[in-house]
Amino acid sequence: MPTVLRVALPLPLPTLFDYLPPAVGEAQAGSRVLVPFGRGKLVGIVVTPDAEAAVDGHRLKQAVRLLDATALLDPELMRTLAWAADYWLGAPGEAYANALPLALREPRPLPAIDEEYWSLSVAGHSARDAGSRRGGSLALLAALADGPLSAQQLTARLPGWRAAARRLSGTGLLERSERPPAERIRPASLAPPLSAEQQLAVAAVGDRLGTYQPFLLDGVTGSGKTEVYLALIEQVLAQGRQALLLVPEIGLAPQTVHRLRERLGVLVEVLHSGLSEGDRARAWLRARSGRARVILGTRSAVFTPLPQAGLIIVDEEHDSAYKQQEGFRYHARDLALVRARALGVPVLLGSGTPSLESLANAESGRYRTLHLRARPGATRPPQVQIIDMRAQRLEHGLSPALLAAVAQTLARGEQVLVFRNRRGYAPVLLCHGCGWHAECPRCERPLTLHAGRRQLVCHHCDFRQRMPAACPGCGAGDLKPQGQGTERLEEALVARFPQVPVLRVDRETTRRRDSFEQLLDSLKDDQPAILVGTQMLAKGHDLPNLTLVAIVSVDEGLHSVDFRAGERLAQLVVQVAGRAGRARKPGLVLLQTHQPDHPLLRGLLAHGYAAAARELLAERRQIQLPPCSHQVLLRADAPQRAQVDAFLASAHAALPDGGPLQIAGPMPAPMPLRAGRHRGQLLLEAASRHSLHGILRTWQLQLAALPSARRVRWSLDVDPIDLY
DNA sequence: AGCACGCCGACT
DNA sequence: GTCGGCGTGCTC
Repeated sequence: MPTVLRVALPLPLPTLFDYLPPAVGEAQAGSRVLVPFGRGKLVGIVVTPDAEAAVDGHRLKQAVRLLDATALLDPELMRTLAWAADYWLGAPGEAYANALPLALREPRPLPAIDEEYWSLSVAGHSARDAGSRRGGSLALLAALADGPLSAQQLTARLPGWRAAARRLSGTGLLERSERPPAERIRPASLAPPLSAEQQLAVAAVGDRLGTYQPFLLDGVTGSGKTEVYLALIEQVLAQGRQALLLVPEIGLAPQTVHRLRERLGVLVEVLHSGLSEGDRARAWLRARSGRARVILGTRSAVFTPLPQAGLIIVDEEHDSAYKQQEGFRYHARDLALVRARALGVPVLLGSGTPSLESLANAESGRYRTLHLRARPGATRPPQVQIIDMRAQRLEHGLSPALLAAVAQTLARGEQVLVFRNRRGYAPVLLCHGCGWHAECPRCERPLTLHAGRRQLVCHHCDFRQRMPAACPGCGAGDLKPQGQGTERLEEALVARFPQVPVLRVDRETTRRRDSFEQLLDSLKDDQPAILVGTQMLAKGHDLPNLTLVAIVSVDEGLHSVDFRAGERLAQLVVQVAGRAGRARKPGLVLLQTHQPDHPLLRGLLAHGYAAAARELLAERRQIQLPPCSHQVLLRADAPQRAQVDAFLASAHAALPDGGPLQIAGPMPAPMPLRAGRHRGQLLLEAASRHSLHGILRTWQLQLAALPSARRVRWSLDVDPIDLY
């Protein structure tokens, strides 16, 4: 048997592929290699450089070309990726594909990682003085008149400068150069003195630098978590090591990047989906070279190489954005822990509302908990009150007590946030005459009325139709919007408080990437105003003059069939409440509900998140739900219900009888029809992760071989975070 | 996934 | 008589 390269290819297949070594070069584990595949060519990652061929010699093809003389992925990443593919039942090639920026999966040499600089040539200076150019060329010449600028700086100043640069460099007026960015800039701001709790946290983690130890940093918004991160990153940098900081979404990044750069004075690399592929690849490579000292990024940044790792931080660790919901379904927080262990560094999970998973680990002693209770900038935590909506005369869903509180707050010259997790005008359009309501033909769910556009929109599949003038059921014209979305609340609040600006923040009003920032900037002047919006408002900007947060309804979170709804509601309430009363003014949070005596709400109000979460965790333990058990969800959808049923029945039959497995289903998904496809699922549960994992790979292969599998789309979700 | 091969319905 | 539908199988 010949010695071959065993290669992972970017395909959703469970197998690796063997190739004869290329004519030139010595492949290593972690090198990229260009190989023939079918009728085309693919870039793969060498997993084993000297494997014994597993297929007949005549089927082997020779690799076209070795792309890396030295491994692009170091042994730690290789091991971690193999582990991740195994744990989340991903195809090995897909795990590698997720780890590498797209530009590095092309059969091209690695891009230079030095920053790109542009400057005027002598001719360029003359041209600038002569003033003969116009438009983009003129602007670019002017921008460079005072000295060279990096591509990054140019993009910030002159979006679309590249076209002009191409023109001008073609005629020799501009020169491109590459030089490494300045190593260390002088920090522009100094660390504020730390509180006693912050010092304790920094000391606890600092003591463990150089060893694996998970920490849960439990602190609400405004408790000074970021200062703890900064102090620890400083220590790590002083040791000549790198720090990786994960944030759930990039919206939170700009302020954080700014703060990191100001304070640390080192190259802070940002990695997120908004970056161009070229920039992404360069940032990734700068981390790999060790030049990038601090890497800040979203979910996929957890795959950044860290040759000199010192610390990994996962901010807002409870956030579900860390779980990839398509393709390779990994969880970045969990992967951060695996990497920290492999790298022998501490990992710090920060949150004011930790996930029950992390709390369970803290209780069992796997994590060490650090508390930040004080809110340094605020006098006291916001006061939370329940408004009983029962038997109240509601004005577009707003109770008299809520409206009175809004009026008082505005009268004091302060700002109000009205939170409602529903876009549009109303979630249902109902005929008062005959009971007809507008429904999505492809999802069989109510259509949301968007009054501004006079449209009915399905929020599940984006089906749209014009708002009917008369009831399609009975022909009469008594169509009544039921319930409230942000659009309706905006209208109601504008009518009620015409003297103050009402700003709506949701996906509709913030289509443009920067308009959210602009909107919030306009509130910085502290004038009285009302903000109406969805989840987008739950985190982010500091609005010092915002003192009232009104949550229009928490009832959905109390009724939901999803066992995590309570946890999510508690997290949401605390996060949104964190928007109220920074600076010196006390905050007030109002929760409207029809269930004022619900134990979760009562517990949350009386004893806070930690106690409510303990309660929820005890419930989970009692009924053996995650994190006190482990789940794997098989999802399937197809154009016909029968196809789904047939597949799930065969899938069920392929499982071993008895044993440690609990099987729920086959059953319809919580949304049995979506975008015209019928959906069903089979839920596997087990007390121990081990007993569950043992059978999964075999089962997965059996599923792929089922004839009925060809007629459905199916996927396995290990540790699903919602049952949709 | 992407692609080729292969066997049955309405069309130039 | 063909063009093309997607079911089936394979990719080192």
